[in-house]
Amino acid sequence: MSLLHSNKRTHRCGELRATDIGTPVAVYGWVQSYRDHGGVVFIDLRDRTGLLQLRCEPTPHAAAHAIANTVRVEWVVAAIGTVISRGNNANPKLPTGTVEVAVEALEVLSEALTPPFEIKDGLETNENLRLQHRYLDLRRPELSRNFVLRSEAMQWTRQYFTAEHGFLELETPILMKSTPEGARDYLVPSRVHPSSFYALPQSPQTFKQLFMVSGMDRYLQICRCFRDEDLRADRQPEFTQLDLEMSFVTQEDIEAVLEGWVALIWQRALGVEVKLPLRRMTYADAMDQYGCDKPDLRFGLPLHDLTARLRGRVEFRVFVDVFDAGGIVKALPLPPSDLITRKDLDKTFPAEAAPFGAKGVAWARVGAAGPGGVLEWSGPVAKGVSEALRAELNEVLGLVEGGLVLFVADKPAVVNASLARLRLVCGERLGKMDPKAWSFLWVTDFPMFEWDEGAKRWGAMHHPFTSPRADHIGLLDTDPGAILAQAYDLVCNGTELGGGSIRIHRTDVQAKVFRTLGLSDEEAREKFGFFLDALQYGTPPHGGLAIGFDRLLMLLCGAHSLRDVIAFPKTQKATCLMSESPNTVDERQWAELHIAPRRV
RNA sequence: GGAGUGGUAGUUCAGUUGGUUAGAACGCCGGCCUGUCAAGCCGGAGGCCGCGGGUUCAAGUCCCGUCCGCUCCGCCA
Repeated sequence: MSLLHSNKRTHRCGELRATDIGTPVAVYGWVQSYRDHGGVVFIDLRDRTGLLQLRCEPTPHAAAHAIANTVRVEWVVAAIGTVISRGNNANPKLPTGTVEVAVEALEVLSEALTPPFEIKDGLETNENLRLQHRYLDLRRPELSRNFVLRSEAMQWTRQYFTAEHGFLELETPILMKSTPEGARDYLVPSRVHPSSFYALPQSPQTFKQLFMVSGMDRYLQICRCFRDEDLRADRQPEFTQLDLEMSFVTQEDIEAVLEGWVALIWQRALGVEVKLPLRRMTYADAMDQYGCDKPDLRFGLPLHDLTARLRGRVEFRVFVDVFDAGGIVKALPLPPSDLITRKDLDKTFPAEAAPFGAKGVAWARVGAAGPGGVLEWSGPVAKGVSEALRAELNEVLGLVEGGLVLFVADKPAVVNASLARLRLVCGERLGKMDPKAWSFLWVTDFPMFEWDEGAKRWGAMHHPFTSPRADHIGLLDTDPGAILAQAYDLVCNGTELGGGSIRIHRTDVQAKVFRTLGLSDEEAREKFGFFLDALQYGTPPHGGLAIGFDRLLMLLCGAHSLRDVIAFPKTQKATCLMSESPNTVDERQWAELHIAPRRV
């Protein structure tokens, strides 16, 4: 009879310690490695909790030793024996290193092909190969560890919101209605209704609001969302969202509940005490000072808008042309450092800024004080700047001898995007991105609408159910661009963890917002009729937010890609190399769904 | 849709101005070995150089195309 039936597992591999010496055990796992000394055979046994050394000697358990001689890497084995001390032969690298199991019986439960890559940490194998054999990649401790934390974080999250804050965990449909706003939908053709399609949820936005209309009061879901857009290291076509909604609350109430959760997760996962309340910054300030709406505030290096100071006062050709075209100039002052070289100024920085539309990066090096007592400049910008202006800029930018200033001049969007990027590049180069530092902030007061130049219409910056600030509702008729929304994003170390808003709970305001977005009453009814109907039956003031759960895990795990925290991720072309999805299907299936392949 | 980058034994890589039989390390297979833990020693096997064209006396190397991975721009309310 197999050991599996006669000897239930007593311990996981990583659990045994010196206090277990003398204990009879039954252990199960994968062979990490074996070392055959002719006599004694050592086997490192692995499961997701760690490694354990087995010792098999020829006597008195000859049968076990004979089997030990045959085992190979990644075979699955069971062993029974006794925990003994390793004495002077302890291995300080392993948590179980002070003990080993003197094996009395050994059984091979499963043989294994030689794996296509070694199952160990720190290997730099082709991502291709790893994704094809994802189940093997997941055996690697540095990866499986991420999923242990993922599981724990989910449990802490459910516990916190349901038991401590009165949330209900509720589910919403996966087969939903397609609406053309936002990201591209994944569509599912209906068999029963020819030419009709379901859409997979980009987020359960309307449904969670309907839960508030239903009186569920507080809703929580850890839900899968789908967006058919191109991938990035931090974007997968399906991802997991912590979705929340609350009734009878203000923005501050929602932020407070979330902050408590953030503190709890960081405390339990990393032992880090997050100081509450979290920092807040308006969208306008973030754009002005950091050029983006998710600044990494582990370090300073703020940007300075010099447009007003420089216009009409510099001869530097590039700036003059940009001013004539209505553009702006912003500066990124940097402290003295030999970590930033001439090559960076000439090559790296322009290359980093180019993808955002910047035609170049101007710069000035700050030298010693000249005859007039003003720090001198060298570099492309230096010549066109008078001594008086230089003195002024030295003061405003806080420049010191040996320092450096980077300038980008262009349209505001280009200037902000490229300098935001350069700020991160310099922060990294100057060693200011401490992986153990955690800088959270709420970005608040987002604009309600942004002008879509291509479509010549207003678009919702967050989504069309976001409530304007109460005192800005009047501007819906006069100046939509000036309206600020009751919307907020949670940012950590330059990553947008999530965002949300107070929702519109008045039908008249919702109707006006749709109109501003260029949706006629008929169009709004067609798309969101069920939702607008519901709002008329007594809607509580409500709001909520959604957190990108995978991105949160990325931060907690120190992962550089979402793929490291999603068990079975897709490639950049949205395929699964392991299961080979998506795949073609039988023509009969096309026919059933009333669709036909398009001739290419 | 666009830009960049990579693809050579199972794996990670090297491979010169185009020039003998494409190498190394690790892994794998066999043998020896009773305290290893990156075990050690001896021996061995293992290659559609991503794929398809082209240039050339000769292509892993040069040119064109294509497929796949990754990073980024566009896109992601």
